[in-house]
Amino acid sequence: MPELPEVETLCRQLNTLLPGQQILAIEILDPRLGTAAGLAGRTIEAVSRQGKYIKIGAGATTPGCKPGREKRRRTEAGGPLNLLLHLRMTGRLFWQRDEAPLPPYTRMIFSFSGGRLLLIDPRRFATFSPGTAEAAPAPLANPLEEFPARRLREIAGDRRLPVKAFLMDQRFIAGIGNIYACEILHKAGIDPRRPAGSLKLAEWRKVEKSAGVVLPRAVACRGTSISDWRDLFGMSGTNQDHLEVYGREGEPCSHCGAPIERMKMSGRGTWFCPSCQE
DNA sequence: TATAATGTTAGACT
DNA sequence: AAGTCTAACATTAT
Repeated sequence: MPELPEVETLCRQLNTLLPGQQILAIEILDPRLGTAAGLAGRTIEAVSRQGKYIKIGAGATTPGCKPGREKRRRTEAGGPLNLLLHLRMTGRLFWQRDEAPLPPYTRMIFSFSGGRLLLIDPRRFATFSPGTAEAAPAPLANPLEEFPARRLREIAGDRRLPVKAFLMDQRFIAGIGNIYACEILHKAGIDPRRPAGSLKLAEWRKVEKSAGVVLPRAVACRGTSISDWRDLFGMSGTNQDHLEVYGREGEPCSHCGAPIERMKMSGRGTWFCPSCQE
């Protein structure tokens, strides 16, 4: 469900609520998510996004730790932690101000003094790992800020991997998923089956430019709500109004009028215009 | 009832 | 070696 724009939306919203708040309790309702030992009592510092991961920085457990001892504490149990959360396909975060009934599929509850944060996840693919680790770094770590054509060409090298699979490969580029890969390539006029290494610099520039429109607009729209995506406050995003190919098989291409086609590529639905994506 | 779903990974195969 | 495909994870919606 969530790709970069959806995760970015959640992080921005979490940052308006959580920093400075102490975790009063954590309840894990789905044992696949692991254990919450040693998390209660910590204070949230900042929330950030790494690709599709949400990183919640949680301070050391012991209040009143003397300044000179900070360095040691960092390496001890009880030192600062990153709570790394990945929502995978159907994970959602939902902020509840009061103790209203839990929505179906609630898998984890973080309680704060002003409300509680719920992880809702029907398919139970979401992962939660508190620790000192960071998400695996990618050469293009944040396409929202930095997505230059030259770097894309360098990283693509002479790979024969289809350009769509390349854009979605988290080892190269962090955050792009199926919807936005389809949309970026359509706007750039590039066939998703093209080997990544076959794109010329001018074509990578089109990809850069398209991503520069598609991704920030999706963030501004608070994501794409085609089925169940909702933001932290339960609101739908509006980016579905801007989709030009994803899920639009048979509808006319916004650019040339030819009917949009759907095919399967590396196991994923792939929508494109057979006439103007070359 | 069969299929597909906004993600990732492992393993088998080419 | 690099890329493709399938299955797996668990569940819902059409």
